[in-house]
Amino acid sequence: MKALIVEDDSDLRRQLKQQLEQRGYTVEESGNGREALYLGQEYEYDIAVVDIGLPEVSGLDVIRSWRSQGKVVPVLVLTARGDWQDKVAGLEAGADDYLAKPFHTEELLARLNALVRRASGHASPVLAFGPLELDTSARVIKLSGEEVRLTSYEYRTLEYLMLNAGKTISKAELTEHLYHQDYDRDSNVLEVFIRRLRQKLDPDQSLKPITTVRGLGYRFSLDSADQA
Amino acid sequence: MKALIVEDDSDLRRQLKQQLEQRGYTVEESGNGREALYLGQEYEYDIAVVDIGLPEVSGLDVIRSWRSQGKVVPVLVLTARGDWQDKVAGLEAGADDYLAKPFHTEELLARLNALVRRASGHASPVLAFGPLELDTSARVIKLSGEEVRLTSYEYRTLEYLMLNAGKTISKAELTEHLYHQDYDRDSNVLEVFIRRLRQKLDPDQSLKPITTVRGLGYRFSLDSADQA
DNA sequence: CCCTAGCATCAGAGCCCTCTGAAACCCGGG
DNA sequence: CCCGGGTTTCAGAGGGCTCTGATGCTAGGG
Repeated sequence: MKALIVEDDSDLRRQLKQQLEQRGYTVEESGNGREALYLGQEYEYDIAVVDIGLPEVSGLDVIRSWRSQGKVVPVLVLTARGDWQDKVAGLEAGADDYLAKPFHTEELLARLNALVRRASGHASPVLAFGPLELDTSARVIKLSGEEVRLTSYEYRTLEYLMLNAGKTISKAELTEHLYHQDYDRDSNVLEVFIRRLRQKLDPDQSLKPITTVRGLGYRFSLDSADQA
Repeated sequence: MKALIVEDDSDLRRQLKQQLEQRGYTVEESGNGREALYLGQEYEYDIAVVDIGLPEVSGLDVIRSWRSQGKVVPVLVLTARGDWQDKVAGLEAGADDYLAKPFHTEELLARLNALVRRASGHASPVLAFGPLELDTSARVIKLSGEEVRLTSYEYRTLEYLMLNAGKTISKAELTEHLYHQDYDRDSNVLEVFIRRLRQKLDPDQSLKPITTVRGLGYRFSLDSADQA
């Protein structure tokens, strides 16, 4: 999952970045509205956190501009104080949720997760495919009830595939969503992670949850249906 | 399906090419308007992606020129930033759709697919001919509800035939749309693929979905009508 | 009835994509 | 400073896909 943080207070920004990264997001940050505008136009994020009170170009302008360009990235606005009007303005500008500015990181994370889930069309935080369960809020995978220990990238790869279960996802799309924009394309990291996932998720080669579609990419699918 | 990408930013161009190829298109690319003009005149594409902001001959000129020569290839224009006027200009020049330039690759792909479908006169991404179903968005063929596993070229061949169901397609036209322009013509690859398709689609020789029209080419047809 | 052009079929060669295991690297913690 | 888990690279193996060329078949014209 790729997140963009737009916040002029550099301390808070760094702190958020760190928190989100610990949480498994790939984070890019910006301290001013002008740059944020550009970034949102140029790159694709799964979630954006935007402070309303930015110098120069305000957060509202940033969101409005994105929206007017058809950008559908879920946006959570941070409002200074518990300012009632800012919240409304933010939502009207096209934000999806808001949080008043002294906040608990936990709550921010919970809301971000909810937004990401909603954007991918899944209401419930838990996706179950047969014996495989994905809990996006807990960032946990279970196989027949047993937790499977995955590393950060293993998890992200699987999460993206599961959120798009049934669809064939090209390797280009996967890397684009897992890594920063400047990632070296000709590498086979992905294949390595796919291999690890297959090993961990399906030790006896019976489920075959991840199918290779030669020349196109990978597809997550299991017989039983998505119960989200 | 054959696509032409006209874009002067070589990074973006390469990236698009890669993405489209992974999606199963045969891609040719050009970095300038003059060459694009020529290519569009000389060859037949199923879809063209044209950046408006080209040096020398602009994207608008390219499109206008194609149109004045009666070329009906579906064109999607890329406009820099959310530039309202460029969009209108593009459409007036004869483009069929537009996308503001920082865009989501997935959205571009979705739109291209829609254009290609529309151009072939089909509204829905799923074409059904009796027990045979073609889902162009998922790139999947089903026979009586069962997925038929096709390789990349098998699929492309069948897709082109099905999108032109009822029409007799010459072998020249088929190779032209499936392969790059410099493809060696005297080969019997096509016949080999037709053979494999007939095997896979019609194991008991009862449907006969692909007819040979001696001296002319092949035709996809089934008794029941197109339900798209 | 034969002859020829066009098409069908087949098996194998070659290539490209993917997989795999091991080793190197990197970074944070002890 | 070393250690260890995580990530990435590398190189070779493996296997599937595509293409070729030979050969057999069929339709249609003379």
